[in-house]
Amino acid sequence: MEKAYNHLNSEAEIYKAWEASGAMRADETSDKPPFTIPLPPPNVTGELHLGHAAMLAIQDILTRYKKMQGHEVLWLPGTDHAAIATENVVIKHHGKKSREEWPSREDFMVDAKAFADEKHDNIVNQMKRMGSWLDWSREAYTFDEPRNFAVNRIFKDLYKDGLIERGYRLINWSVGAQSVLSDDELEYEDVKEPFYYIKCGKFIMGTVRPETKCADSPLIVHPDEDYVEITSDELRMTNDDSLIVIKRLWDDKEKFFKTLNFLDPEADYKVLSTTKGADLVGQKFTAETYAGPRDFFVIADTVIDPEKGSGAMTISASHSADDYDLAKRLGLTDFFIQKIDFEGNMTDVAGPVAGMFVKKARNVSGKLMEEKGLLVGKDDNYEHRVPLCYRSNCVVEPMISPQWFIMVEKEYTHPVDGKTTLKAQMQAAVRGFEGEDPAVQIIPERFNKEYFRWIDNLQDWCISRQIWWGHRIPVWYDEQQNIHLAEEQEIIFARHGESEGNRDGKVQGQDDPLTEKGRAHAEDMVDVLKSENVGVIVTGTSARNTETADIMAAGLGVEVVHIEELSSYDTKEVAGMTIDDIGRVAAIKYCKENGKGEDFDAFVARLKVGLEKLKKVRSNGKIVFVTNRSIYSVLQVLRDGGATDEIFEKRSKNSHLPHGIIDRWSIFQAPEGENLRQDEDTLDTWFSSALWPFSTLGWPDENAPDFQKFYNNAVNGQGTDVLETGWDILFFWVARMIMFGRYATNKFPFHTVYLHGMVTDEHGKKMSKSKGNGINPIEMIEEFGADPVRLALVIGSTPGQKIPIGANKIKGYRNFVNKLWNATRFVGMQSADPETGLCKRAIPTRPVSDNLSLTDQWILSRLSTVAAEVKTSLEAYDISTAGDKIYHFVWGEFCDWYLEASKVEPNLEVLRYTLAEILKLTHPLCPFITQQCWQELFSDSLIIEESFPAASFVNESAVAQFSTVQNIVGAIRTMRAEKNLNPKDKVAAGIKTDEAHVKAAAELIKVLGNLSALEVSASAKTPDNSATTLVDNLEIFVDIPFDEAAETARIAKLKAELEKKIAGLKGRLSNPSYTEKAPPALVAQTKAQLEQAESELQKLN
RNA sequence: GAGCGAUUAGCUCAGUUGGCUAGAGCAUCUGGUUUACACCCAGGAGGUCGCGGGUUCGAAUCCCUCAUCGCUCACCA
Repeated sequence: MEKAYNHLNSEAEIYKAWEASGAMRADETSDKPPFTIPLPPPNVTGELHLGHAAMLAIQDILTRYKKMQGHEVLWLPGTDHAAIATENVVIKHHGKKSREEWPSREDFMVDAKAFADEKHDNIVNQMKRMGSWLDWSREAYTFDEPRNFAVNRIFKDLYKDGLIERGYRLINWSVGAQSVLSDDELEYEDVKEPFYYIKCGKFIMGTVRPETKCADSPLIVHPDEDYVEITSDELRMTNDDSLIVIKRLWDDKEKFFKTLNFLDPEADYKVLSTTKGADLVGQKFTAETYAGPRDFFVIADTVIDPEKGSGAMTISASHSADDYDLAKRLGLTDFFIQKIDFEGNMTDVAGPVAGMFVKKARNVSGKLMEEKGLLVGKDDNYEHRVPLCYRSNCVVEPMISPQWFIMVEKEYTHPVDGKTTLKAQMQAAVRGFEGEDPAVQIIPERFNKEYFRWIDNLQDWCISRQIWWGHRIPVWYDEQQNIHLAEEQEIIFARHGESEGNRDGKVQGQDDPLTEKGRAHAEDMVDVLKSENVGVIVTGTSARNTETADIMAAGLGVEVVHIEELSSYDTKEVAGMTIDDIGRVAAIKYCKENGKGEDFDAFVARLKVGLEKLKKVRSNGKIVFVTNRSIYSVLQVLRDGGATDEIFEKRSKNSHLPHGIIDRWSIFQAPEGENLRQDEDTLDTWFSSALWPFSTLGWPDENAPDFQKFYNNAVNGQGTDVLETGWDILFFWVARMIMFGRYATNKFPFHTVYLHGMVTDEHGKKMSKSKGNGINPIEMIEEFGADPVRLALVIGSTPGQKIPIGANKIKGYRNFVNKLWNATRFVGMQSADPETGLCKRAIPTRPVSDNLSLTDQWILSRLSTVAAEVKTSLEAYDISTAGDKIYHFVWGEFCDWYLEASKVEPNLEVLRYTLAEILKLTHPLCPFITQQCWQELFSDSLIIEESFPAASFVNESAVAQFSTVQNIVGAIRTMRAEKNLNPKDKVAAGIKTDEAHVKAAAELIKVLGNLSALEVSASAKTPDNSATTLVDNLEIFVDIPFDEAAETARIAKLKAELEKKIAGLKGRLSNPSYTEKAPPALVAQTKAQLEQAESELQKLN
């Protein structure tokens, strides 16, 4: 073994070995209780950051722990297509400004997909470097075929239940991204902008957006407030000769002139009349605006805040969320006039500023009003917050536009919950249904409040986005704008029967016909399918497929469609190799590598085209597709995504498919009809993310083995187990998974939500590029190793609180990992054969010797206790405490005491056993070093397949007795240090006791205390001039020439402490309310302490 | 403006339903290269638990006020 652990060599090798072992694959047929964690899929084009690293560390720890506890664990990986973010990156990557620069939408999608595919391996490899025990065989992608199918299915279901609607609504429009944004995608910024008070006839209204005051008609006043009409000579010179303002403002002259600061405070004002707001209602007038004269009418509503502004406002319903709600409430929907277009320019209604960008129009319209004498006040220091697009960081304009929405408050009938709403279901998840406990627990609990605050205020979710990179809305329109949903089609895969060529291990060719038995297979399939509504039979063009199809078509009375691309291929060149030996697809690969037969990539490309054609086959029933197993294998890979060579090879090896019906797929296809046009929009990226926990397990096929096994947790039978993520996406993602999960699967998608905090630098500051305090986890892994990075991320952090981390902290845990390495090295040296120097590797079994020393009993007991504590902590998701316990047990007890003791009184059996148990205990936190040490000393097996340590050696008295030994050694060391004794110098010491365990430990104390001699006896006499002290009521002396004054001072200090303690204890006991009210056990304890302290004090005197 | 969180050693943080002398890591100080480990060992110093009240036999812990910092949400025509 190397003197220092070299993580760089180890980690890559170990991860490879894990992958090669096949043990990372979860077994859906297992009898073990399932434990499932869906990995929050990182952006496929992203880079691993410390947030990901924290997430991976926490989830990996849970995964490994649960696996060692005997669960069938599935931690399911994947990536996210991250719609808006990725689309922007792709555009930038190609050096373009907008997607419109591509020749077509299809071209853009090809480039975007290529980019995503290329980036995919990067993030995946980075995830692996953290040591993540992920089931890569089940890797999913939010934008692959199965996920697209799930998206289409739930869209269709929701639409049919009336929970998805298309409508004109006010939405947040990002001018920069040219797309709608959900409320949660907005970021707010404080800005200072001029606030204008504008005349509207005699009325005055205030606004920060004068450019929108060009085409309004309703003017609102407060019904219960008094309004005064005032005039003055100055006012007579303007267009109107009087002003109407709310009386409250007029009564407060200081505020009045401060607000309407264009009016002359010195002028002579007269009040013409006072009127209730309600009595102004119905007034109609024509007034000048910056864009020319306009007709207005007065209405009243209590929305007006009498303390603010002039007491009147007009509403710009098309460009303000509040105004929109108000206009709808007041039935003013005729006044939704578009003043700003989707490029952010003013429309024609804006007259003189039409065509100008909003910001410019704002200044210009302000100036125009001033010139026209319409401006009566302006506040240049007005501060407010404006929404910005979180992606393009540019202005967000509220706009009215046709969009798709999920109706969260609409009632529908759910198969389990009955009449309900999506919102009610989301609330019930965490609050519990009437009379029931909540199905979902959020850790930390305080986020329940956050969750409810969000859910309770939840509005319909706008799910359409005007971008290309995403799941396209599965809706088509005809010329009358009627809606047509995508159609679902079932494809039944049938494998043709035995053919002539497939005999005696020979390889069959394109033209080999069916055998008699093969024909019989075809007849059998007819029988199976007779009861099903089959519309069409599809086949390639090879002889046996055609023949099978013809027999079936005749039997079922349906037509046959041939698709050339789905035909078989020529493998004659692979003579000499049997199909079952190598598999069909592997055979093609072999041809490719050896320059024979059809090129593998060309083969796959051909089948892709065929698959698309297959999806477009029209049928008034199910489609049967007759094929062979190799084509089927490839199509399956194409459908499931992640089409790598390894996956092809893996699939092809599963080549023992029976003849007959082998699979059924459902697909969505465009609805049938003339001149149908698909909706241009795509779905919000969170729509597909919201399906993640179950779309990755086979849903909507609820009979899928994965869904049955892993979407049925052992805790409360809901979906998966734990959803662990950052709290910042509690609403975006977690809440929506809860919503879709309950809706679609009748279960909540997980029983526990664990929210970790934001990773910050070591001073708790946000990491940012501009501050330069960012830490790249990959660099840290390179420098220190993955295990220390994991420890640094999970120890010393609390759920939901920020996770401060710096190189120093990681370095500290690197030292721990190295300590573990060296402990292993020491044990290895102890167990090495003295002659050969080699160490026999064997997995230690539980020590059976009945001749255990106190030290052995102590370490075994402590091991047991710590294992139990770690288990308790991990079960409660308290990883920090678990890590801390392990850290201190390994370093402070096993290394500092047991290893040192074993140099005096070796017990190899206990030593090896304890180390093995420690490695198991530490494995979930530090997978690499523990695996490496395991291999060095014990076995080539995977340590993760061992059982997690259980408490089986608890021995309280041994622990107490050894604790006395530790205290004695500590006291001796302290006295030595106080006397500045060189560690090399040995001295004599004595302990005045006849206690057997102290006597038994004498040799150990002698070595650890670095003593020349040790007398343990009740009758031991303290030599003159030696230092004394008390430990656990035992008198100890160390024969060190001492300085009288210092020794007296030390004893005095000891005495003072004891006296203080005694006084405190006595005080407590003399308080009758303490002895009466405190728990009796506590009082007894206090008494015992007092006795002990008094006895100690006596000995000192 | 509202809500949430934080405030404990120089720094970063633990501290369970209120109960033993309030702990850890890093930093610091003293002494040490004794064949597992200087990525180390041994020992020490360092805290009025943000302030002020209250409840209690007993408060870092529960309640109230205030202060400071952080986060989130909502906005005023």
